[in-house]
Amino acid sequence: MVSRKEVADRAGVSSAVVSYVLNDRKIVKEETRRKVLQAIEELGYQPNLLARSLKTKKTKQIAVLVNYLGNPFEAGILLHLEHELREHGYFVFFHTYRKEEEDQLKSVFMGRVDGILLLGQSLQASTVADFESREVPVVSVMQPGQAGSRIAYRDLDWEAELLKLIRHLQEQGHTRIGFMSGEIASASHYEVRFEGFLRALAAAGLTWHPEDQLDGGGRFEDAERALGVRLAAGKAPFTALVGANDLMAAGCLSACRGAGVRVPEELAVAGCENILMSAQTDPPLTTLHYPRQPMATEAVGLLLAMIDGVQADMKALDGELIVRGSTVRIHG
Amino acid sequence: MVSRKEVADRAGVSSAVVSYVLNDRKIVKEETRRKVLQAIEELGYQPNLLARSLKTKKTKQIAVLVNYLGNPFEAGILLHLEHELREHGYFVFFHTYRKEEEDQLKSVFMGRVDGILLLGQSLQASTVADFESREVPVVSVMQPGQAGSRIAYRDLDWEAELLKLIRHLQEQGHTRIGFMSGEIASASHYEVRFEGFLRALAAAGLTWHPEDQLDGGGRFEDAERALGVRLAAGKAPFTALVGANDLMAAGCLSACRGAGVRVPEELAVAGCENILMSAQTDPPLTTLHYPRQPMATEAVGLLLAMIDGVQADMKALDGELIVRGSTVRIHG
DNA sequence: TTGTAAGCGTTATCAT
DNA sequence: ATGATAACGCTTACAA
Repeated sequence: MVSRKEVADRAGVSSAVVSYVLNDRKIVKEETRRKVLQAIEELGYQPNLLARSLKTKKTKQIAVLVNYLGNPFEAGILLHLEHELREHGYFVFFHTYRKEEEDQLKSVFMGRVDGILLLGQSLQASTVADFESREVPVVSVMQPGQAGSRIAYRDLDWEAELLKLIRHLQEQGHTRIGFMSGEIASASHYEVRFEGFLRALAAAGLTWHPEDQLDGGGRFEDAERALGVRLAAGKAPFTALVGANDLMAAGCLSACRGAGVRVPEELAVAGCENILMSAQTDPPLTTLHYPRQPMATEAVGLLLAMIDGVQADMKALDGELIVRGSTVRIHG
Repeated sequence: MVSRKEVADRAGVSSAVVSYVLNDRKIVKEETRRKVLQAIEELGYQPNLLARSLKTKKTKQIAVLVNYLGNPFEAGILLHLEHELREHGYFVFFHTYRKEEEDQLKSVFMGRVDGILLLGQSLQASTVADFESREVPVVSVMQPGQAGSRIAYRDLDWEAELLKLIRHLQEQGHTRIGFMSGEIASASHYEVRFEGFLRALAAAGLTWHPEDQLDGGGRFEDAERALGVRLAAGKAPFTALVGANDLMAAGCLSACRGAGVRVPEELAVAGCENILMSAQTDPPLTTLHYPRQPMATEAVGLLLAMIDGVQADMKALDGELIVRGSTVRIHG
């Protein structure tokens, strides 16, 4: 690999001058500057970013930890995160990991990134503390579950949003509503939605029956299976079911179809997020729209502020209820 | 940041010994080994990977360049790529970029990765040549279009696969079949599918009408709009339409619904890839299944071999035709 | 305006 | 079995 020294030799200057040129210091005489640039060109020289970062302690890299790339909702947020960060001169990369590999993260990211964005992942408090003690700020795009309660985040106010949905279901005559969350055991952002749901349910004056909670694992297939098992065992005790995300809600639709349960007549189904697929299902899915782009902008703004040493503050974004055929009978 | 030197001091040894311990050299006396490990523990020391890579010239990192994360098909492949690479001790990260930013890639990746995987991206020949001259092998998961013809890849044999689909459509009585590709102008992997389609069409004895090609931009929304415009302008001249991917085919279904065109009676629609959504659309989508996991395994194997200096070879994988309601009338 | 040289945190060679 | 020490490619005082 061609290094700074070779460029310097060819240009007939010292290696420092090459650095000056590369870092756009105005002090270099125009003529030498040209000589250096020409040498760089001729040799096809590329600065070694590892070496640079080692020296400057700045990588201009941000890691985005993703839970499940197969969820198109999260993929959509990624797009916006990346765009936003690029605008600020950062290089973004995505990474997924499993709980068991969490400790590897510390060693893998240490020194390699200026900050970390969490997307549907929740790190252990100790891991976050570790990063922060090493000046690597961590921001979560959605509120992590209990385990990650110390992490700065941006999210919707789920109680308020789900209340909109519950009110809508009430208007349709439903009084008993079930909820499908994802991976109940592992504190995830679905847990936050579930808790918001419980508070909203109480606010709407409805009672919660613990047996109305289903575990859809966050994914289409798991959700389909989970509801399928319930339906096979007899009629569901609830008349409406809310999925913590659209992917699971869509899985529920599929389960209903499989079990011969008519939607929305026998069971109303709704989701959260409003993914592309939701308008295409049969029937189309009623859902809470999650504003991806504003969310990404907010989260990135927060992270960059923290990199600059600013304290994190609180702020909730607004969602929107989108009513479709999975909760209301379409006439005609 | 706590460094090797501090660990050495606390353990009462030299920094070299710390390296020996960290790199699991058997030569260290058990007692000193323990002292060093304890010092590491107490100080919460993490090796600086930048420094290590700078010295060893190995990063154990692989970059995956992604075209469009919003496509669940590509997201699914990513999952498998990551799993596969992790098994081999590599750290994977994903990155997306636009054509205009291609030259930035060289500087950004140079020295930071041991290899590059392309997923639906096609780099300019010069960029690839540049990486390879610097010993950074590049492998594409799907065959890139013309522009990237020098890149090693793994893909389906599209002519063979699409012939299965065309035969199926012929059995349903279709003789004129349209094709929707994505971003015709920019040589992408969709171009490869289109060319395969043309060859398959000829092999099936059907004639191709250039006006039967649509540009669906690779995405659901663009596809919906493209076919929508056609249908608004009058009846399509073809009775069956094949999308270069399922996302576009699903967009076509939506366009048909919007235009009051019955599927499959008035227009049969089929896609490629078999994404999750395809079984959920109304009607469900006939498609060519793309085996993601075997694909990922193959591509990773090829890349790792090239990192080890082995020459790339050729090999095509097998897909599978999945017939659903968008091409055949379901009875009952 | 340019050159010298120290240092970033490692690994690896060579002594000891 | 362990310790000095020279790289790796870069930035940056400081000196010239």
